[in-house]
Amino acid sequence: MQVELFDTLSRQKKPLEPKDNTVRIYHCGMTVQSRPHVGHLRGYIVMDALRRFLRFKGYEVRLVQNITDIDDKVIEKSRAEGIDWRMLAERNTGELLTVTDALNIERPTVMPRATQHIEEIINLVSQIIEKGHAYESEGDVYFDVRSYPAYGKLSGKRIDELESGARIEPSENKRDPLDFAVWKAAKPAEPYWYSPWGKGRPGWHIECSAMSAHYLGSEFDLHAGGEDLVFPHHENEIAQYEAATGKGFAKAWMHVEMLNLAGEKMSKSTGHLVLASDVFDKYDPNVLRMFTLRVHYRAQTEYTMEGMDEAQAAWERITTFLTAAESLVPEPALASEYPELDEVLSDDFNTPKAVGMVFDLVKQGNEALASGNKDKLAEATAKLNLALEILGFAPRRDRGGGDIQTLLDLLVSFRTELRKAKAFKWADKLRDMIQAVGLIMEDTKEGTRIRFR
RNA sequence: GGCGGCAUAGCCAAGUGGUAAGGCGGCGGUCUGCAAAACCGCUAUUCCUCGGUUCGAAUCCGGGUGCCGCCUCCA
Repeated sequence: MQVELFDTLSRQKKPLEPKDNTVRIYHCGMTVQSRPHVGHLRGYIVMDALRRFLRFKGYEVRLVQNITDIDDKVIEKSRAEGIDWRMLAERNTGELLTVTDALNIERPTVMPRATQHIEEIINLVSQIIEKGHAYESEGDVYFDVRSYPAYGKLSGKRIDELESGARIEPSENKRDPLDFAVWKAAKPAEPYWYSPWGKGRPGWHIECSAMSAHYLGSEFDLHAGGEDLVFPHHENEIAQYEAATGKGFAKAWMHVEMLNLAGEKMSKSTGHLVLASDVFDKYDPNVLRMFTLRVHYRAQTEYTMEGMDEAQAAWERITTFLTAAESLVPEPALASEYPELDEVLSDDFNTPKAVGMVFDLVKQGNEALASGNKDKLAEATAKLNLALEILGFAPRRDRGGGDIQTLLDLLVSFRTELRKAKAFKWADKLRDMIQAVGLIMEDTKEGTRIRFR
């Protein structure tokens, strides 16, 4: 099954056709000026699932995910806190990795930092100047937007229409208000690197052009990021790379829609957001993955407590089934193929449909469980395990190890004794106490069992 | 002002020409000491609205209304 994704540039679904067996992907990561929020996580979860799916399809995936660790805001915020800008960047990077690790998001193949690629950035800036598409001015270097006719091809904007927009930042050093900085002269006490244009730092946008080219070359397969990056960030990335080299940049563009809060996009600048770390105080990481993947990546959606609670209930339906299935089929099998799932994910990565199929499997599994059909149960479980693996869910398989298991068994037999003795008051008291620490005790035909929430 | 997207049950959400997936919630039933879980049944004759195309439209076209995003740092 040929994988197709909606490409922002051509505005249609486009087959993914890597030149060899490796799919080269650049995913715009964070500018580590502040702590990660759940909006960031949406993109990371989608990309993680896509990567797993592509690997299932037999591809190698080279995923480059940048950390932009120097820019105006990084400097500004570190000053506000009175700490070194590198400390701020490191702290936020660390937190990002902590939350993505917790979410079972695989680390990218490379996670390049802007500050470690200054040489590549300077070379790219030099090339743009040589080609006559950028100019130096008082130590700044600006991209000359009007010199590059294709400018606007990704976002569908036209220069003259942008010009009439009222919110363009003017600068004395720019020839045209639309021009953007590819290199910025350092003001006193700002961090800097030596360059042909004096002490300075990269402009925002250039690091992504330079690092993607460095790790993936020209015409790599997919460039991904949040919808809000289409303009100007990705538009500028294309302009810089193509103007400098004359070669094509990314072959296809994938944009993940915004996660809104109270009807509005989450935003760092206004503080209108939910921190990633706050989610894990209340929810299992799989719940956020469920919440994310049950909506198509190109649809805006709303982050709400109700939505998360629903996702939690949905996730529990899966884990409850898995726990119950284990009692009959202890060895969790893994299907090797699942064409129907392949089909829906190949069609613009329709994870909501895939999630629907997961629940169909749970249904089939539960039916098999109710009727005692072991073969049917084994088949449903094997497919379910494959689907969960592809989507990146990580149900807890361990029961807490030997000592804990012994203790749990003890509690189960204690309740069994109490019920046998018709001491229901005490049996129920025990169940309530267990539940208070997050374990569910259930009486089934096969006896009492304990499951984790 | 310019560009783009979306409107499907109480809620979330698939479906892009052939007669409405799935989840949550709710109601009834089975099972149970009671629960929980699970299973069975029910829960949108209809897809914002008005026109049009078609044998046939939630799906295509046009007009309205409403919401969101981008045009400024943002995933």
